[in-house]
Amino acid sequence: MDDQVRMLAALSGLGALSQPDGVDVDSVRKQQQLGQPQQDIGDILQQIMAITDESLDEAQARKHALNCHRMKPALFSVLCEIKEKTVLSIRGVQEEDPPDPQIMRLDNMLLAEGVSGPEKGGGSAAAAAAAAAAGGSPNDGSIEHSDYRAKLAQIRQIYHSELEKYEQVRRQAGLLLRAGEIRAASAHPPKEIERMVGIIHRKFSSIQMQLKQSTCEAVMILRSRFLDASSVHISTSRRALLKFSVSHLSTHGFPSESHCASIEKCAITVSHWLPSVSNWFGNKRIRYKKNIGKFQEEANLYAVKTAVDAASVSAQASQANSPATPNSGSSASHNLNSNSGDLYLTMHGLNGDTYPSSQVTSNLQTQADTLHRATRQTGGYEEIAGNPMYPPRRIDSNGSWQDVTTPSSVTSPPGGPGSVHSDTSN
DNA sequence: ACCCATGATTACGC
DNA sequence: GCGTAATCATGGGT
Repeated sequence: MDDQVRMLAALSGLGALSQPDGVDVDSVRKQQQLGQPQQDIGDILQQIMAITDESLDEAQARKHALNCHRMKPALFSVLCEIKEKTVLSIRGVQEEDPPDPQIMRLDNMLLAEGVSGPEKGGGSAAAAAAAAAAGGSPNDGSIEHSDYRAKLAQIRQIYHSELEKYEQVRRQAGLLLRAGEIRAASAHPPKEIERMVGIIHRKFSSIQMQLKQSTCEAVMILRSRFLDASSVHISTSRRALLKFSVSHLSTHGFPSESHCASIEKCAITVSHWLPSVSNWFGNKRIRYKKNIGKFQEEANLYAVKTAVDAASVSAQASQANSPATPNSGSSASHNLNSNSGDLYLTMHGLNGDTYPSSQVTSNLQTQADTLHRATRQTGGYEEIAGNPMYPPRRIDSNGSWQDVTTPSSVTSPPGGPGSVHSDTSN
């Protein structure tokens, strides 16, 4: 309804001529209430409607005439705004892209560890197991337990904080993109716009994955520090070796190059170290795979629960919002108009680019670094934290390091969702 | 005694 | 030769 009023205002030249981006809706209403004829507007609308029935040549001529009309800029502005709203509502549905499998795995793991979703006993149970396995006095155990919980809570807090920042920037970028797409539609070819939007979406996905992967690594390293004593029936020397191995664990279920170098510095030959550790890594990968279905199920249950909760909340919200006052829309609409104007300026301030790629993504890029810095405080993380994108590596027959294609089972950090089982927890 | 976690071994496919 | 899957052996917990 307000859109129609605003269009009338724009077409009548009220406000639109004096305020190209703002329409005085109240003046229009007053005009309508006073019964002032809108003959000029009616003519233009008739012409627009008639164009569809005319031949191409006739339509072209008519289009040229309309383009030269004094009200064309105002009309175009209002149409853009209407289209923007339409795109927003359509996008809201269409943007439900199928989830990335790797992000799903990371989500499952974060859920299993109690980092995402509701705070659960996973970490506490792990800490209790660690305390028990440490074989220390009950007092020692409780200290380790609380320490573990504190650090896990710290990771959890950082993760949610960074995730919130990410979502905030993503929402902002989404608005910028939509507004930019509409306003740039006349200046850029559609394919070019599509390509740029795709680049930005990929960038966001990458940053999101980096954030989640870093959090997973932090949790796994934390757990390794508290659970390594639970390894049973292995010799003390081998346990020490494995402890050393785990504390320098690289991502993807493979040891890192620096890990190998560090071990050699300790005068432990690779040939001595490799059998145990390769078995260890091998078992981790296999048992993680075996357990992934279980955690998928758990994650699905949680997803259903979350969806139900969200639905109930949204139902309540819509009930609360339904008796909106007639005028509330016009003021909101006006605000939107001025905001989109600001956004437009923001976008064009970025190297003349219509899209906020450099600014937004560079801000986001710092989030993973923030997490890295914070997780280092949990200890034992510095060897791998800065390299979430480490390619999986293995030692070839010559003892040199090779990049390998990430196995499907180890695209998540070692431990993965299977980490609830102690096999993948240390 | 049973269960569970985990390292090690073996067979198999690529 | 390497990774994976199945299986065995072992030891701690209940």
